[in-house]
Amino acid sequence: MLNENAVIARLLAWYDAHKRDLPFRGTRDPYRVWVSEIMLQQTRAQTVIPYYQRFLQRFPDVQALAQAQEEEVLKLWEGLGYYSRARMLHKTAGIVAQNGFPTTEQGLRELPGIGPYTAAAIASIAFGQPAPAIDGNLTRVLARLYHIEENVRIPSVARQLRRYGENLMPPDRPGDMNQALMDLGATLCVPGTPECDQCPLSQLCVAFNEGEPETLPVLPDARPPRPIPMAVALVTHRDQVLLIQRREKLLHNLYVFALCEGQDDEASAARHLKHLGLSVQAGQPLGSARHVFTHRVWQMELYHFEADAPISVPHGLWATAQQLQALPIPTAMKVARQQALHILSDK
DNA sequence: GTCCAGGTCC
DNA sequence: GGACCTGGAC
Repeated sequence: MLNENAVIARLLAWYDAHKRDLPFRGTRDPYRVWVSEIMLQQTRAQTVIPYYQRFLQRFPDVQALAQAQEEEVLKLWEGLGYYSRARMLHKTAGIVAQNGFPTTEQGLRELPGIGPYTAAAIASIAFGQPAPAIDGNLTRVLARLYHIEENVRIPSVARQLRRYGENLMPPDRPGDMNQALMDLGATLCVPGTPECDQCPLSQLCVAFNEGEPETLPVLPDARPPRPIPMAVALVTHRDQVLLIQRREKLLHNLYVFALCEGQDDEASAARHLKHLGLSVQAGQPLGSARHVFTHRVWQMELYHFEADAPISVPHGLWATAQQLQALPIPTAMKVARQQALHILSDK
């Protein structure tokens, strides 16, 4: 079927000549590998680079991270998304600072925030274990290399993918092989139209030889996100604006403006603020914004309300412009935050 | 604007 | 199986 030894030899030679120069490459320090792999979950390498550099500068080792406040970790994560990654990274730092890093895939798998992919990535890169790190890139490359035409989410198919991956792990360079497969998936064996004419594996690739590598892998259809109307209230008093720290799972512990979920009109927003115990003047419309999550779309209408007094509200905080810059605030609030800074600067 | 990609937890 | 976020390509 597939000549594994030829794939390994060609791909490692290609990697040695063409590997991406990334700041988290060239280290086997398990802390650095761990931080980078958590950031790389669901996130492209180019996006991760500046976050990784700031994070390592502030938290150079696991002890530094373990001693931090969660809020500071979230602030450094601001804009990267999937904030439970940051919360679990911080939590897990406490465990690792006590016990040290597990050195096996199974041991790593027991830590919060480390799933099958990340356990294999750390085990192979930091500890030289022959574990294939099956992420989206590996899935695509393997599905094409082995011409897997079934839905790769079916458990039996996923297990087969893992076995194929294991067969491609050279005993001497498993970490490099994983990173070579990832780089191939990120640069040539891309979704859509792969650049097979430049690929070191095309001659060996079953999908290429069958003719339709661009149709693989077969993934289930994604569900469209559900639209949620939302009124966003920028409630100011003198040089401060009201922020609320979220207790919900979505954007947990991050700060947002007063949100009225389900309604986007001014009257609903005003009712919501009254319910919080606030006395406000009539709201001024500030335009709209949209933010897409995996499972929902916030369709936001923004309003400015002037409060008669800075009444304290549950989980609320009256923030100055300076605090607005210093607190962890999600990208969903980007437009609203700009508006808030503009309003506060006019005072 | 629209489409798409991308791991872990519960 | 659903919840969880954002940015890049087009």
